Amino acid sequence: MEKATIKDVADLAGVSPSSVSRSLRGVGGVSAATTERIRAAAESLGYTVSPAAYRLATGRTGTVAVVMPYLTRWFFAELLGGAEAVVREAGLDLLLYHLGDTEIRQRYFSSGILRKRVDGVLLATLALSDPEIHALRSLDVPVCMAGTEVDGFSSVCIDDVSSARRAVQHLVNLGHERIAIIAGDPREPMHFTVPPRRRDGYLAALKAAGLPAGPDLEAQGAFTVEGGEEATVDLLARDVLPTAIFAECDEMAFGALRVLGRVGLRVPEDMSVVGFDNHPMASYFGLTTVAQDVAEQGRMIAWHLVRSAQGNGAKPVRLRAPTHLIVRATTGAPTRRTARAILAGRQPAVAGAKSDSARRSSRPARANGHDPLTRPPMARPAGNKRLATTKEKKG
Amino acid sequence: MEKATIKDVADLAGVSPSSVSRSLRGVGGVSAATTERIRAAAESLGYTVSPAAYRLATGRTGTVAVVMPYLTRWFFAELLGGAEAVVREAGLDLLLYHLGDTEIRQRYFSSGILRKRVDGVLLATLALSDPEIHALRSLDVPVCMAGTEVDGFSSVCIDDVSSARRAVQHLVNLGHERIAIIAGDPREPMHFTVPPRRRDGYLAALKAAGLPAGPDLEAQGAFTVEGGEEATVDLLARDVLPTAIFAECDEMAFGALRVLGRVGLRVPEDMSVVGFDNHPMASYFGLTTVAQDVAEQGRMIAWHLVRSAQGNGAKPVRLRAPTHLIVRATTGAPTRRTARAILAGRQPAVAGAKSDSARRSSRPARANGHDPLTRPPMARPAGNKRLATTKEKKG
DNA sequence: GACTTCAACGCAAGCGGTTGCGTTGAGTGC
DNA sequence: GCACTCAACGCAACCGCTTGCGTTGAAGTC
Repeated sequence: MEKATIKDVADLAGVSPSSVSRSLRGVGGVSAATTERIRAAAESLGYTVSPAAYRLATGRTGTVAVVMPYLTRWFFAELLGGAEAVVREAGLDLLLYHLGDTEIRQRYFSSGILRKRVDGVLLATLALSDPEIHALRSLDVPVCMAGTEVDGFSSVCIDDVSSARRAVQHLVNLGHERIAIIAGDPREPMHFTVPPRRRDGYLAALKAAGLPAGPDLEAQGAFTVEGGEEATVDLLARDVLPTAIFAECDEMAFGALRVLGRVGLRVPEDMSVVGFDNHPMASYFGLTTVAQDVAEQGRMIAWHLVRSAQGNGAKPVRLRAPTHLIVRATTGAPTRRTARAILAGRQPAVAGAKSDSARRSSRPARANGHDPLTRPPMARPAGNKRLATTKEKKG
Repeated sequence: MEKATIKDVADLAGVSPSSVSRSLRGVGGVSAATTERIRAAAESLGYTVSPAAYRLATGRTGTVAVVMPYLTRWFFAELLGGAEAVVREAGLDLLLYHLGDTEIRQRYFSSGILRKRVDGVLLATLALSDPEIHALRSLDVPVCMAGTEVDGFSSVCIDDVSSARRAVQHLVNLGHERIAIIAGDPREPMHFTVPPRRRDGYLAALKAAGLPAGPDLEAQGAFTVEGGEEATVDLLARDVLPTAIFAECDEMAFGALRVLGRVGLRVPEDMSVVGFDNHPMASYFGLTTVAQDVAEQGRMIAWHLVRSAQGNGAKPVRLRAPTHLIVRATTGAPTRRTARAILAGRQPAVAGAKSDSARRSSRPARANGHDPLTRPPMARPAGNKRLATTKEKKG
């Protein structure tokens, strides 16, 4: 009942293994009566085909690989979730690969770990180098990408450029004239392709509106809350301040909100903020943002991958997922008072705004101590009082 | 160079396939000179052993399954990340299974999908039914659990009871006498085992301190931000209000903070809040919480799983991961003014606090519309002005 | 120098399926 | 009644690797 082989089933049903195989596979050539006998025998034995034997005999693995640069970040977790559902539904196995640091990435692509192992590969937003692309091609299985487009591979993307442009256009429409961007750091180890595209959209909107752009309206940071904080702190130290900030992703926007709250700038009265992604916490903060359905993108591309992995000679496609702007409470018309003037009346609290991310990533010490009263420098909440009243004034 | 077999390597090296196999596997019986010739031949051919053939011949799959009830929630993503690193490092494959709804779960456990497919299984915090446990046992491979303990299976857990107790004790030490809990909904579809344990710790702390407990100090919600909001709203509608809230997880605490901010209760002056988990956003909110290193737990249990999957007759172990309390800015001594009195002086803004999660989970419509000006009822930020000054007063 | 010993290596039998092809036998047309 | 057809099924050869066992030949022993 446990590890029955096809021969056991054949014996019990009084036929040959070939007939069992044909019957179970449904390729025909087996009479209805025999099929039923075989089905019953297999059922009673709790028979399962051995994947290993199946793979060896057929040459197909019934497996797809999903390769992710991050597992815990919202976008990737969401994408993975969507893809998993489709892959499982198709009866395929999902092999998960996490590309941690560059070293692992190196090892991964050089030694063909996936060779003979999968029928298809799904990569998430990695900018691939030429050797990497070559390595993937030589796998000789369909490759699909999410968030990036590569010649010869299928992909699903949102239109980052026009989406970002739309978000910034929203700020323009509200009357903003000095719109800053806090952008992803191009030195990002995983070489995201997204940040530059969103910046292009930002620039396009400014250009179309005839508004100023340039280095003094740009700041960079990691694609995280802390990165957003650092970029915003940087921005607030400039000579002339913007009246609105476009964050390339919601996490960065959260960081911006926190810094703004800490220095006493009201949102949106003193500064508008718009994010990108519609992260689950975005509605929590009332963040105006560009929404995309990442799980759906995972489903779309996984569906395509499954199709091509199963041999239907599907040509590479480029899928586009829709986005839409969600206007919430962090954007509004600019006031005449400049942020600089507002800040002038307060103490410059910006200095202490260094991230405590380093501390948090260390392992928990003092496992059983009592109330160590750990109070990190950043232990101050975000948001501010004015924000809470925004809705009433507007509504 | 692409799909070389062991025979190709053997021919090139002028030996038999057996020697190639032995050499590559390092089992001895091959001279140094021959080994080197074989290595060179394999190298030049880009040879990789066929996993399918290897599995069929050896009977071991070189694969472990990781089964998750959620992929996108912080805890599970973190756990998966930790486990993945160890599994990959051990040279095993990681098959990912997501147990979506109950139906999928049913199908999953009944038909032995994993039979003959994996050398080990890692399950994350699911309360298993007896048939499910039986099904897992009949797989006849090591099974490891994270977050739950089951007889005969290895597991890694934090001590939820004592950790929760410590968190509540912290509130007691600050002088709180009416401490409420916002707890996970026991009707949770995935049957988490965690909420009741944390509640037990809460009750133990109250009991030890001789403080009141009971239904009027308890409210329930989902293990999410929205669940925390709903539970808090519920709590605030009681006759007598607490001076502190223990949230069973940080997400619920975030929800509590938002509701408190909206109704104008200052944290921690009017209400202390303590969470559990040290979610990445916890430091953002300055949330006092119990920290646990989930990725490390993933690594611990995965390491054990790998060991037992590789045949070392390791006995089931019960691993305990440490936790520690992190005191930040959301807890403080209670003031004499009761929350009730404070609320009496304000308009009851609690009514509109229904979650907008339903809307968010729907697919993005209006893909190309311009500025739909969607302003959900909840579009107000959390936190409040007073919070920001806590540090100065305390420090 | 004959005999033992043992490292080094090849042979061949699996592992559990799939599948091309050959065989069988009942049903058909004449 | 006989050749023919074709559905139904079995045979056996793979798929690519591992591994027990037998063989070989050089080194060591007395």
